[in-house]
Formats: sequence, C-alpha cells, structure tokens
Amino acid sequence: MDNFLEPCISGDFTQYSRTSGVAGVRLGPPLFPTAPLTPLGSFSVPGAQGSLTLGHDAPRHHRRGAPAFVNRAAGPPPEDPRPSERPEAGGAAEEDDPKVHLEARELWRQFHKYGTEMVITKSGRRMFPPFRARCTGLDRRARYILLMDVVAADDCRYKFHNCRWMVAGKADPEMPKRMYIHPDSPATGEQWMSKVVNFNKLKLTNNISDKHGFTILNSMHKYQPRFHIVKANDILKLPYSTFKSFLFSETEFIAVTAYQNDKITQLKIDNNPFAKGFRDTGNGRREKR
Amino acid sequence: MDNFLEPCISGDFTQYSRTSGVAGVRLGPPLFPTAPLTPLGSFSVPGAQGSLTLGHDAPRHHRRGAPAFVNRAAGPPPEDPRPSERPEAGGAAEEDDPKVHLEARELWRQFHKYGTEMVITKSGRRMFPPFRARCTGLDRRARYILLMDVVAADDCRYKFHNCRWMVAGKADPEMPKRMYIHPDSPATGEQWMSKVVNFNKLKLTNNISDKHGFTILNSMHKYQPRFHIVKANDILKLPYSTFKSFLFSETEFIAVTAYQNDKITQLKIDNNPFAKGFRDTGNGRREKR
DNA sequence: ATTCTTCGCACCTAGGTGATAACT
DNA sequence: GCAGTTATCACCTAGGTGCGAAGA
Repeated sequence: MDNFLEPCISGDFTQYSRTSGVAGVRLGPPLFPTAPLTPLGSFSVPGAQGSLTLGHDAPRHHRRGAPAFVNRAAGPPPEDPRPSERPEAGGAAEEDDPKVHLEARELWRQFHKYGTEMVITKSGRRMFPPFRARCTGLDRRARYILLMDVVAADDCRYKFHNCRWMVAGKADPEMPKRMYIHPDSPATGEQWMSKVVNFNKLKLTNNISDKHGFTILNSMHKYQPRFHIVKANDILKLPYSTFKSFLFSETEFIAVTAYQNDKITQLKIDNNPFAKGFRDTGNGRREKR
Repeated sequence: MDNFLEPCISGDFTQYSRTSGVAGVRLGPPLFPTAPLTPLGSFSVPGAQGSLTLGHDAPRHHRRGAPAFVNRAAGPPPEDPRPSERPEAGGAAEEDDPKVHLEARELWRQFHKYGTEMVITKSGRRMFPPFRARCTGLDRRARYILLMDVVAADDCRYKFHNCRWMVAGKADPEMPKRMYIHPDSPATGEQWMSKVVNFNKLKLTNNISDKHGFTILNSMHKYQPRFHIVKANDILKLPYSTFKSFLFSETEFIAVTAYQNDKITQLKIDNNPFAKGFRDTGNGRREKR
C-alpha cells in the first residue's frame, strides 16, 4: 500500500483505506481540494491496542467486592467474557475487516432523490436524517475510535433556480475541517458492534468563528459526510493511525441557511419528530394556518 | 507511604491519598466496612502520561490545513500552548498537588443542617444539590481521570421518628459499589481546571438489578459521596493508579424513597429548577392547591 | 428588485421534579 | 394500622424544529 488513497467499491459503500503519509504533505484528493483523511502524517502504529488490555478484564467486572467502572457504556454492560479465555499472543488472530451498514438508507434515498439540503445556523444545527451506522467485522477485543467529518463534494457554488439546483460559480475557500469524534470513543469492537453508532449530535454551522467544535460549512455548497474507523486506544494516537473510511453517496447534501426545495421541507417535517408541530395530520396547529 | 489510607485534613476538605495495595486485599475502611478506594490492587504506574503527549500538539490545532479534533471539550478549545515551549524531560517539573473546592457549599450546608435526604428510585434519580467541584494544582499537561462514588457513612439503619432521624438497627448488607467516571475523562489538567467539574448526571437507585450503571444504595442508610482524581491517560490503567480522594462532610446524606423531613422538601423545591412547579411564588400552580 | 441570512417564535421531544394514591 | 415503596401525574427545564418577518 502506498501513501495515497485507494478507493475500492465494496457493494454497500465506497471504502478508502490507507496509512498516514509524511507530515504536512497534502495527500491525493479524497473528493476534492479539501482535507486529507488523517490530520497529521507519519508512520502508523498498527495493533497498539494489545499492550493496554488488562489480563483480568478487571475494570468492567466485580472482583472480590471491588467497585466496578460501569458508566462508560450507555446500555447494559457487556457479558462477562471470562468463560472464553483470552488467546495468548500468537493464538488465533481476531477478525479485523470492518464493514459498515448505513441505517435508514431508504430515508436517505428519498431525500437524495430531490437533492438533500441541510440547514446550517450560527448556533449550530443537527443533520436530518441523522447519520447512523451499524458496524461488523471489528476485532471484538481491540479498541477503536470512530469519527465523522464532512468534506466538499466538488468545487462549485450552487443556486436554486426554477426549482433546480444549478452551478453558480466556483466554490468559496473551504473552512478548516474538523473531525467529530464519537463521544463513546475509544471503545472495544464488541461495544461498537453491539449497537447502532449514532452521530446525531454532530452539528453544522456557518459561523467561521465557532468555538464549540461544530463543523463549519459554506452555504450553497455541496458536501459529503465521511465515516472513519480507526484502531487506536487513545485519541492522541489518532494522527499516526490508519483510517478506514466509508462514504455513502446518498448522504451527500447541499448546505443552506433556509430550505430551497419544498419537497425537502416536507420530507423533514414528515420524518423529524422535532418538526411534528408542522405536520398537517394529528394535533398540530398546521391546519389553522 | 504504605498501602493504607492516610487521612489528612487539608483545610477545606478531607483528603486521602494512596497507591493501590495487593489485588484482592481489603484495605482499611475509608469510612466504614465498604469499598476500598481503588478497585484492583497492584503496582501503580505514576507519570505514564508523558510518553503519549505528541510533540506537535497536533490533535488540537490546525497544521497546514489538516483537520482538528475538537469536539472532546464541551467549551472553547484551550489556547495554543506552543508559544511556551515544552520543557524537555528533566526540565522544571509541573505542579501536581491537586486541591478541590466544592461548589455551592453554602447550599449544601443548608441541607446538611437539617439532615440531607436524597431520593432513590427504581429508574434512577439525580442528586440535589448536584455535586460540582473546582480543581486547582493539577499538572496542566498531564491527563487525569476524575470519578465519584458514594460509600456508606456508618453501619446503621435509620428511621425518621418525631421529626428526627434515629438509629434503627444495624445496616443492611452493602450493594456492590460502582465508580462513576466523569464523562469527559480522560482530559488534561488544563481542561479540568478551566471549568467546574459537574457530576450532576450521576444517578442513585435502589434497584439491585440495575443495568444502567447507576449507584445502588440502601434506603434509610447514610452515605458519603467521594471525589477522586487519578493521574492516568486511560481507563484501563485506573486499577493500577494512585487515587487522590476528597471528601466533603457537608455532602453526606440519607437515602430515602420519599422525603421524610418537610424542611428538606422545601429546600429542594426552592432551589431545584426542575421543581419550580411546586413553588408558592411566581407562576406555579401551587397557590390553587 | 433579488438573493441570501438572521432572529424571535410556537410547537414539539426528552426528561428531571415532588405530590399523591395505591400497593406491600 | 403502620412504615416504606411504587407508579402515575402535572409541571417544570432544556433544547431541536420550520416559519415568517426583518435585515443585509
């Protein structure tokens, strides 16, 4: 594998996988002029997760009446893995060929058909539909960091004219890109695979001075969300680690400050629980307007 | 320092500090028969945080247009530390003598005066007042894990009789103790010191089968919250690390399933924003009752 | 005039309160 | 009856929606 992106279509999604290149060198464009996959280059540190795993599975289980650390996982703690003894180093290798399944794919497609729009505001706005994914093929014992970012899909500026999106010139300069690290990171493959990974708290903004860590986008530009799986037990190791990246073309969208296409507005109202007040049906006030 | 607790009164609070003992050995009671300070014994790993700190302060700062990882801190990212160059190993040692200041101490004292009660429910209940603390004296560059637990304050069962709390026998057996790890853990000393550390999401329950990781308590028993600072960059290192523990006697409380003392009820209503509906003053419905 | 952005708003979801009555 | 627990409720906080008028 060289230092550049290797796109490979894998049925469900487009996957890019590579090891970081040399620090500061711009890597080949994943989509367009924008950010490389990993923030800093350098050598990767593969399989660094083993040395930190305690031999006793201690922190998650009661042992001799000692306290347990249990609040890291939102749901019920994983079952006790002790019955199946840990293989020694050199034993059977654990699986590590991640696959990702996009949740609510059909809903994403309904939006995509009309051209998905996402509102961006100064105070930050969530995406709808929310980006949710189901992972398989992770090493159950290894620890992973899962992240998302949003990159330019092309170098155009758009306008909505005569009920159509049209190219309206060259893109404005891109904002510094930010990685949204899933708040459960780092966690074991077992933990990630046990539930849907939800990125709904990621927020989009057009405020170039944003101090919350939100993703800063240009209005009337087209974007592509990306999902990354990194085998690493510590955030600090991220820049030196291998990213496995997954792109779903149906999650592409145009950032707007106000919806342009009425069909998109209606899909949002019909499907986002927080917009229930605008529905025609039911108890909403919509009928009176 | 030996393996047992060394209580030392430090003006504001009672501090215990020790290194873990041998695995499985019950340590001297911090308050009563209950849990030792650290879950698993063994050798400690002091100062392990240095080797993981990247030389470039990379993950938090934009370098040559690379993306930054910024969503780990809720507030604004810390200022760029680059101007003050990092001292080489062997240079001036950073401060590491943590002090803790309990927030809303006066409110805690008002409750304590009447005998603080905390409701416990099957579905989990927060504490009020919330446990919040301000830390100083941390090594700004080192990484820490901050935690809380709640331990028995004595071995008595209580009853509320004639408007007084009275001992009503020997304590029931204690539930397995759980450590509540602050969700921002691990984070740098700089990050912890930059804001009040809020443990308001810790929940108390009387459900011995609880699967959420809440703190399980016995009703009509007296408890003491404890706050712990651990210099460690990874949750997995917790069992082998040194705990510095801080106890504030005014945060002691009795767990109840329904309030016993009307004075406590009124203090809760007057001060907890979520109970505003029960206040006599203002827009509340209380006047009509 | 046109296009795009901002702000306050009514209307929701989600969930934290003590009161109350029923239950054990 | 008594003492303690549970479930349900009205009433809040906190914050995510698109709307529509006003602003740039």
